[in-house]
Amino acid sequence: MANNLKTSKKREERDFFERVYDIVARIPEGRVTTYGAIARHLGTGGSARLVGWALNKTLAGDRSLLPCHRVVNRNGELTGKAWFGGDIMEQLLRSEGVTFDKQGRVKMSVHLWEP
DNA sequence: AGAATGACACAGA
DNA sequence: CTCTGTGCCATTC
Repeated sequence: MANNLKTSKKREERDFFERVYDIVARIPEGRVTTYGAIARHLGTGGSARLVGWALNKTLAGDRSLLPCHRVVNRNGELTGKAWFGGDIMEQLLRSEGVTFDKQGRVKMSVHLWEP
């Protein structure tokens, strides 16, 4: 019997992460979004932390496919810069045309993008 | 099953 | 505008 009654319940990484993955992957070049904006579209609203946490998980899987460097906090600061190691995150954003203010923060008023 | 953690957000001072 | 404290929701041990 090749009938699988178990129907593989492997949807552990499906639900929350895939949604974050999908949105972040849709961020256009030269634009940035915030964790709160993503969380809001996920329906989790106040679970902005989960978004960052989700990236951490995806980071262990396919980080190259996920432009997480375009995801910043509400302050426009590159919180995940530490995860990239060095100023790679800033370099990437600048390379895409993202501008920073004197405080080293992304100009949210200019590059803020919402899903 | 409960406690602890986490790449934030928001409100108040 | 900046800083501090609290809450959110899901995952992990």
